Amino acid sequence: MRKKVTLKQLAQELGLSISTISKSLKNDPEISQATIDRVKKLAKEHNYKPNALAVSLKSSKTRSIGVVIPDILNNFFAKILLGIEMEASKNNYKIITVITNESYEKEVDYLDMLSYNGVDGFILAISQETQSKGLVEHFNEILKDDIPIVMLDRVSDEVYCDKVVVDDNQAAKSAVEVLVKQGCKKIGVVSGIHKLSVGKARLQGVKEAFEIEGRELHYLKLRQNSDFLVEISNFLKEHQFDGIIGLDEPSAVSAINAANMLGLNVPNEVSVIGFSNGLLAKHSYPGLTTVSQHAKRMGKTATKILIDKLELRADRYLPDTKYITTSIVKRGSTK
Amino acid sequence: MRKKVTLKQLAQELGLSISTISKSLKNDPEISQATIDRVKKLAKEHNYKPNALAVSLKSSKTRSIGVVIPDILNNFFAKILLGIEMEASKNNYKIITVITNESYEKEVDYLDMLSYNGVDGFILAISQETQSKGLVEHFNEILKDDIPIVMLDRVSDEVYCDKVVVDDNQAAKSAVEVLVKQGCKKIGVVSGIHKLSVGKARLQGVKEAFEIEGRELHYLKLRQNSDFLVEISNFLKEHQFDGIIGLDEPSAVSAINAANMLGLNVPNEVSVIGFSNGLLAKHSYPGLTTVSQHAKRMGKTATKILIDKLELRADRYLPDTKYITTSIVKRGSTK
DNA sequence: GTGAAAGCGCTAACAC
DNA sequence: GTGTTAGCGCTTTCAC
Repeated sequence: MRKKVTLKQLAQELGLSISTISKSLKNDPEISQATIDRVKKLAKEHNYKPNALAVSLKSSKTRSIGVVIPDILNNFFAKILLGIEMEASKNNYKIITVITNESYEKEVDYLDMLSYNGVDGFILAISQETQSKGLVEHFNEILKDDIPIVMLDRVSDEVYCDKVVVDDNQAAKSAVEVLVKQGCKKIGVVSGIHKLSVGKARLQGVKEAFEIEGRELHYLKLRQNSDFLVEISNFLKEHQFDGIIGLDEPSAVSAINAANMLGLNVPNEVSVIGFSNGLLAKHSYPGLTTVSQHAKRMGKTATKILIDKLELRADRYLPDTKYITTSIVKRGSTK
Repeated sequence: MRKKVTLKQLAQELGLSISTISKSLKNDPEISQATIDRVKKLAKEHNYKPNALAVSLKSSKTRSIGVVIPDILNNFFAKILLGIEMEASKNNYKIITVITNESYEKEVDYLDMLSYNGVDGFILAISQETQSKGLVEHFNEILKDDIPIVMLDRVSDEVYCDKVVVDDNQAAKSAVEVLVKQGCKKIGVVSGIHKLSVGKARLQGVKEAFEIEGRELHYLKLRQNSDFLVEISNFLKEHQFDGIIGLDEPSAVSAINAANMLGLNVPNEVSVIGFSNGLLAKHSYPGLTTVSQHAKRMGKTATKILIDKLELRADRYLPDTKYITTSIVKRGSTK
């Protein structure tokens, strides 16, 4: 660590006591203005900064937030992290980032490690494995110790904490609407995230929208290691869709590519809409019309909520779930 | 922070002194085995974990690494971060991540903040602004305070520290070779990263390879906010290339898309090769043949080097620059 | 074999 | 107004 000037040294140089220095730097009215000025001048000269470790040990506050991300290669989570980092640093908080790689075990270990390493609170998105197993005890342990958690995107009803989520059901309905409005007769649904809560919510939204219109659901689950392009092109050939909804970004982009491969014009013969406004959506050809979830804003919002709680500005309020509204970003994959 | 069992409490329960407890947990030979066993048993029962803050204050070591990333939405850096996180957590280090968003000012602020907040060392990639201004004083300040730095990918010759880089010059030459081998007669070069050290090194590599073969260089700089698709398709139409090298992932993928847009078959009429094996390369149509830089491995390597230094395993060694070898990932954009 | 005491750098209650 | 002291939880030297 950086060798620092301490209160002790300042005290010695000025022939004052440590506590006088400490108080002066805090503008304590007990101290004379003259002394305060002298102390501050010297402190500035020496570029004095309090030792964060000592302050933390004393106060049991570290001004650091544990951020638990399932998959940083996912652009959505990268954006969320960016939002978190921006808001945290604005408020002078550090973030300690861990990546669970969708593993339950790592999630448990990391939560334990960070909670014992003194983060003031957590912002987290539940890992895929944890979600499919439905385990939540490790979260509740943390909450029991009075360490606040804000859950992001992938949440659990069985944990009583603040949450920031997308209204995926609603978002899915608006995606259906886009395709319906341009006159699609037969719409196929593809998903690479059928195991995730968000994947289920989106599918549910599509189903509900389809039921109202009396449409039949054609649904293709893409397994992790399968060849999306092949699977989707078979699906397309079999059903002759004129519209495809991809419940995640990779599957939607793969749908565009599959159509290209089959020589089908997008959007004239097949329209495609997806979720997440990431790199893939921007760089597909044609560009993907997509439901933007405003990931950066989600990260910022979660951070704001957590910091409010930490600084006791919101202590008395009950846990709340904040819905981030989505918006449609139009690109070339729809008319 | 989590309310923890302390040595004091264990001492009280067992009627021993704090120092005896502390020594017992460290298997100090001064302590009788019987006592050690009793202490350890109780510690386990109470799930005792030492207070990291107190240990750090005492030892001036925090077991944390400051990670400074210019742009987390760039898949390359996300992969690097993943590698860093994996290696750090394996060695029981935490990482504190900050994102400079390519800004010099943020970089300076963050370095200062983290160095005063007690990170043991830094892993960083220089921001674009810092690189184009050529400023390095803030790095040297840190080094002067004996805080080690490992620079990743975007490095500076004027800073005397360990570095992990790709041999971009060599990588560019092998990219050229791929196109030459498949018989491309006229190759165009496009770049969205002409301001970065890596962009320059790649361009230099291409130039050198072209000179040897007596080829003429056709080079298109893409500005940040320009429409890549339009620019590249004009470039293609004007010069009738049968091969394109994109010096970064987005520009290479845009080249594929531009060719598609012009109705040119990739790879039969135009072959395309790029750099970075990220999401875009995988999900373009056809898939992008690319120079993989093994970003994850770069992150791991940098972390290993730093931790070795921190644990004094390598103290006497001089700063070293490690070159990570690249490899070509073949996909559909070349024959 | 065990314990007392000092000290890491800071804060805050309490003297003087 | 300024200083003394205790204490956050730990490690480590030195007594006993």
